[in-house]
Amino acid sequence: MAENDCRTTLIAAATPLFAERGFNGVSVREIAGVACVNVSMISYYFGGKEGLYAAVLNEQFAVFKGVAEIALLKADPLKKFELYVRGTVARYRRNPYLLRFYTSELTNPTPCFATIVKPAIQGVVKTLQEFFTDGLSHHEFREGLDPTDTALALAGMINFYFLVEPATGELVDHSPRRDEELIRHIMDIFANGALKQGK
Amino acid sequence: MAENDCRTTLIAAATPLFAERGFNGVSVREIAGVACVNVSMISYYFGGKEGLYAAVLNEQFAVFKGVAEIALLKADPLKKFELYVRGTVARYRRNPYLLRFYTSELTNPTPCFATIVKPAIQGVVKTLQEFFTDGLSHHEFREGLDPTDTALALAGMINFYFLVEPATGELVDHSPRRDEELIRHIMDIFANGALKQGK
DNA sequence: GTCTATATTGCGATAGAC
DNA sequence: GTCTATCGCAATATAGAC
Repeated sequence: MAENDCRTTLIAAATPLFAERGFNGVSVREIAGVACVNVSMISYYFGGKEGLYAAVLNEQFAVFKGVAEIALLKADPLKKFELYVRGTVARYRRNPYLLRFYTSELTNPTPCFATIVKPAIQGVVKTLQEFFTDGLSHHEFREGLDPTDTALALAGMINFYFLVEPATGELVDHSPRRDEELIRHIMDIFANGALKQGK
Repeated sequence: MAENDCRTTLIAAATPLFAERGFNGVSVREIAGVACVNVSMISYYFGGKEGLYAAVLNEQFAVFKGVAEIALLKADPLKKFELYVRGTVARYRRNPYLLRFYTSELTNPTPCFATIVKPAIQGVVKTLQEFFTDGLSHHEFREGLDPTDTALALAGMINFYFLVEPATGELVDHSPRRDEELIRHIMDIFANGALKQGK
C-alpha cells in the first residue's frame, strides 16, 4: 500500500470504530483488521493508538472552523444564527461521527479534549455570543436576555436533537428529509417562543 | 464487611469511576481498590463487571421516574414545563454523575442502553409531549409548533447547558448559585423567544 | 463471605527479517 | 514500508482454602 494511502485508510477505518465504541472500546488489532493493514503500521505512522485517535479527532473537529466564517458575512444577527443552525445540521449530516466524538470527549475526556475539543467548542460559543451581542446593539433582541445563555440555549436545541436520536428514533422522525422543518421550527422557537401571543 | 455494605460500597465506588472514564476505561481491580473490597466480591455480588455497571445505571436512572409524576399535578402546561426544568436542574445537582451516564450511553451504548437508558429517556420525552399537546388543546401554545420538536427543544436547552460545562466553564458561570437565573432564562426563551416584539 | 492464587485471554508496542 | 513473531503487561473471572 502506498505511503499516504496507509495513513488515510487507517484514519477512515478508525473513525467509525472510535466513534461508536469510544477510545477504550476498540483495539488496534481490530482497526488494523478493518483497514486491511498490518497492526504495526499504527505505531509506524501515528506513534501508537493515541496518535491515531488524535489524528481522527483533528480531522473531525477541523470542520468547526466554518462557524467563525459566518461572522464575516454581512447579515442580520438573527440570520447569522440561522446560518449557524443550518450549518450545524449540514455538518452533522456530512460527518455522521462528529457528534459522537463531541459528546464522548465532553463526557469521558481523553488528552485530546484540552488540545482539540475544548478550543473548538469555545470558538463556536464565542462566535454565537458575538452574534447576540451584535444583535443587542442593533436592538434586534430583547434586552433582558444573557448573551451566553441565549447562545447555549440555541446550540442546545440543535445538538440535543441529534444526540438523543438513538433513544427517540421510534418516537420522532429524525431523517434528513425533515431537516428543513426542524430548522424552521428551532428558529421559530428561538425567535418567538412557544407561547401564544398575549398569554 | 457486612453483606449489604459490600454491595453498596462497590456501587458507590464504581459510580464516579464509570461516569468519568466510561465502562471500558475502568478495571474491576481499581474499583475494588477504591472500595477497599476484594476484587472477587464483584463477581460474587454482581456476577461480574457488567452486572456492577448495570446496578449503577439502575440506581442512576431510577430518578427519572420523578418526571412522570409532574403529569399528575393540577397545573398549567407551561407551569409543568417549568417544573420539568426545575426538576432537571435539581436532579443533575443532586446526582452529579447522572448526565455523564446519560450521554455516555447515547454515544457509546452498552447492553444497558436498551434495557435501562432508552426506556427512561422515552418516558421523559413522552411526558413532555403530553404537556405540550395538553397545552395546545387549552390554546396556550402556538398552533404551528410540533409537540415533539418543542419538547426536544426545551430538553435540549437544559441538558446541553450541563453537558457543555467542561468546555465552557471558563466562559460561563455554571455554578449552582446561578441556577435560578438559568431556569428563568430558559423558560423565558422557551415561552417568548429571543426576538424583540414586532421584529 | 472473604481471601489468595492462578487460569486465560487480550492488550499495545516493537525488534528484526525482508 | 511492510511483515512475522513475540515481549511484557493488564484485563476479567474463578477455584479452592479458610
